[in-house]
Amino acid sequence: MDDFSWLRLPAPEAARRLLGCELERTLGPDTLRVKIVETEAYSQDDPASHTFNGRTPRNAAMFLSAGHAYVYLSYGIHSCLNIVVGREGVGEGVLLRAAEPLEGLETMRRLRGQDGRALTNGPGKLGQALGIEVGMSGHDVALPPLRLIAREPLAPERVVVTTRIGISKAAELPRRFYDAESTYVSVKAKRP
DNA sequence: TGGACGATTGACT
DNA sequence: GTCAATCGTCCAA
Repeated sequence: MDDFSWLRLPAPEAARRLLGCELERTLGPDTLRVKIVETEAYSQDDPASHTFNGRTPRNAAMFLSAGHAYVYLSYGIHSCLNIVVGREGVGEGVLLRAAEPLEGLETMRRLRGQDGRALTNGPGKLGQALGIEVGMSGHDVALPPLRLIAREPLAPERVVVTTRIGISKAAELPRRFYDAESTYVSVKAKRP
């Protein structure tokens, strides 16, 4: 049995810990599996978070207990997947920005109409590759058809911490985490 | 009820 | 590098 008690940690810690974990998506007869390689933390006291101004019909799932899914529609087009973390009743979550395909690549190629790194190297791409829709917001990720699988934490020296991508508020906070060894990361930090 | 604004992507110069 | 696509959400009026 997987131990997910660490999902109740504050978002930045949970975001770091989610790296290396896997997602298993059941889609009809197909099983898709990916390894998480890039995350971003959003907490309620963060102006960049959807929950900063309190609970609304859209973000209600982020106030559920840790281990639920929060899915939102980005730019009217892309379904982006978050894992709710932190304490129940507090709007806190981790955006899954990129992952490495492990199983079901044929189906991902079909869903994406792309191949290679472009399959899952961005939040909208990942959502599309896994067939995620906003209707899945509030789903318990301990259960099919979208299941989180715990893995050993990445070695700390393997985790790169940077500012988040594509936001205007609180853009300076170091709340993005990625696996330095993955080629599926959406945006790599510039070399010093 | 109107309108500005995205936790993005892909096509194009 | 620039930029349009596209539409739900939220708040001001």
